[in-house]
Amino acid sequence: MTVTLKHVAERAGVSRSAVSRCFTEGASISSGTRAKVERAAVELGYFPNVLARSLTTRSTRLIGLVSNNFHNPVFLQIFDLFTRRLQDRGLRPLLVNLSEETAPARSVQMLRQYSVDGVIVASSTLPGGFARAFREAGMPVVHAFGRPADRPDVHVVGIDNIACGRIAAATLIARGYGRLGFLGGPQAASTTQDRMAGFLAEGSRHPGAGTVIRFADAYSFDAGRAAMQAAIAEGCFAEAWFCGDDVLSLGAISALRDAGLSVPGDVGVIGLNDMEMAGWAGVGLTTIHQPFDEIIAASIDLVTAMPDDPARAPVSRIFPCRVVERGTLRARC
Amino acid sequence: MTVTLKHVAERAGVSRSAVSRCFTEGASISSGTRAKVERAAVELGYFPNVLARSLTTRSTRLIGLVSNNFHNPVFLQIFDLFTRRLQDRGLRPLLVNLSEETAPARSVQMLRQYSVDGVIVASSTLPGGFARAFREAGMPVVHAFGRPADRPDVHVVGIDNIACGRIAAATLIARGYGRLGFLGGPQAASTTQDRMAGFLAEGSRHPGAGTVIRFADAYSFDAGRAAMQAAIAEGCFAEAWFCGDDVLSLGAISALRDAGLSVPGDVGVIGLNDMEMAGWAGVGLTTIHQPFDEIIAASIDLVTAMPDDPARAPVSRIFPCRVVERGTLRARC
DNA sequence: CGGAATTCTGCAACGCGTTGCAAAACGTGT
DNA sequence: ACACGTTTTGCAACGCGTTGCAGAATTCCG
Repeated sequence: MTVTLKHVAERAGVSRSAVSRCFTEGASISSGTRAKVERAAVELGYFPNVLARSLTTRSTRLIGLVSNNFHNPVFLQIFDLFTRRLQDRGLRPLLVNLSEETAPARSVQMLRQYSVDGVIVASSTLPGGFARAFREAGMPVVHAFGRPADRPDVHVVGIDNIACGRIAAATLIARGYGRLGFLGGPQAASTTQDRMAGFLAEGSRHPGAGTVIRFADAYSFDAGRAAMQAAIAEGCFAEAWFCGDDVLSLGAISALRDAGLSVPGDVGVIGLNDMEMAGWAGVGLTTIHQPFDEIIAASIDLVTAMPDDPARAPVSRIFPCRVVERGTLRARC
Repeated sequence: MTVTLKHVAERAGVSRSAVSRCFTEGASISSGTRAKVERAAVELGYFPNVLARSLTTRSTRLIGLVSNNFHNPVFLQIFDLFTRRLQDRGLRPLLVNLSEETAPARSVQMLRQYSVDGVIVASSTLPGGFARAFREAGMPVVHAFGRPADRPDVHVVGIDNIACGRIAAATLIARGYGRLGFLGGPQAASTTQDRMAGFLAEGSRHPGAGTVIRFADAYSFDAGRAAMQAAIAEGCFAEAWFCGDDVLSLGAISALRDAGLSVPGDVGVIGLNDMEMAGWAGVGLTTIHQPFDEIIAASIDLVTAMPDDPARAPVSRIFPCRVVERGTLRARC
């Protein structure tokens, strides 16, 4: 049935060790036996079983990719990049969907059972405790899109959300908007808190700029729309809104337009992420670009480097964001 | 470091076999030793290593989830459902991104190395040869969203694309549209061919209905938009279009509106898939709903059942689709 | 060519669990 | 207490590969 080391060894007339060495990088083997083994291997269609190998090498090349964001289109881009970059390095993503999970225990246990080489938690809404739980179970872990800190519990890769809030406010103020609005995602998420803090801090530096604050229940179109509808119904008004995410922005814009307001004519909107859809013709969302490619590459770098230096203190790697102008803010005045 | 069977056995004062049996369903073990073992196990935080176990049981509970659609938002929904349904059954998705791959060899080899219990190819644009390659390598495989056939090479789960084409044409004709347009995805894809065939067949049953045909390079917004722009530029006109996918429809609509045409005022559009975004306020795409949940459940059923009956001939499981009315066709006349 | 240095090779043990089998323990009926 | 049937248990071998070690085969050098 399955062809193993032994079959190849017999066919090639060498010992099992010889065959094994033929397939391990940098092992000592003569070109003669190597040729014999390789011929037998291709004739039999043999390839070593990674899982059996992992028993002794203690490396499965499996990486747990853990997320709970399966409704925000930007995560399709993120999964695309993660899977490709991991594949490029010969690593395999074991996808874990935490959508309905409130405690880390089960996923920790499961990833331990599969002895993954590392875990990447890719989410801005999972509480920090999830990533920490993996670390406590002894797995290399990095939290991508997590909350940076001076002394983080685990490696964090992402953006400076406070700075993003500031950039958003500064951009709106530079456009001459007076009354500013912040429409955050779930209030408990650290990203929401930080973006708001930066936004308010920058706003308060400009005496003319008042600020209103709203939250959506989730990073989703419907939540953004509902939140903005509620704001309108309650007479809560701003000349321009910073929404904590692109898909939230689209929901908000839909509510604004339904209320007879023009974007950007009557109200400005700036998002965050710069997902693919933001650039679609007819969408044209002005937003803050998050450098996904770098964040993802850095996450993989960190998680793969961890076994080499287990004592290393967790670090935060922060990448700068930039505004990308499209059509939902009025022109600079 | 890692706690193994042996540690638990020593602590509980029993043999390794006893511990093993304690963790395998339906093995013969007395309640007394079970209690001892369980206590020792929780004290040590022990859980059996699935990978080591798989060596003898020949089951990893790993399922290869293979796709090349990381740019069509509907696939985020699909991945969400797949990962959840697999998890519900204690299976683990090993995600394989085939975006840049033109030959199946590498992925076949890789999934063999990880001895996955089965493979689900989730794509409507991968040629059938990919799924076949997995079968030839001896892996249980099902092609989700593939092309059904009377005697398929591998299990196929999906929809009847010819019927969908017919439904689309019938719907448009019932609305009184005369000149019909078909905007397909990549011309080589079987889905494109079949949807077109059904569409044309139904159209030809109604003498009044002429048909024009166009193809987009990919199932993407930009491709749909570009194809429709080209159609307009060349004076290729239809009163209503059936687009082979929702995201293609959105691109097409964007081109139509840019050209000063109102949808549905001047031109009707019907899509296919019924992705989440189709229902967004302001999008309101009339489309043909594909029952993803059932397709995915059936795919998993089939792939997990295969080892029990390896001789079973491949089957096609086809689920019916239905039109969901929103706002991109004029009212029934 | 002899001997030392180097490169290869096979043996055997190991990584972590599972499982067939025979012996041990237990239970029952008389 | 004995014979008999039914659990339960441990031993040892196995699944598939890797690796330390010691000896065999080469190579190198004077």
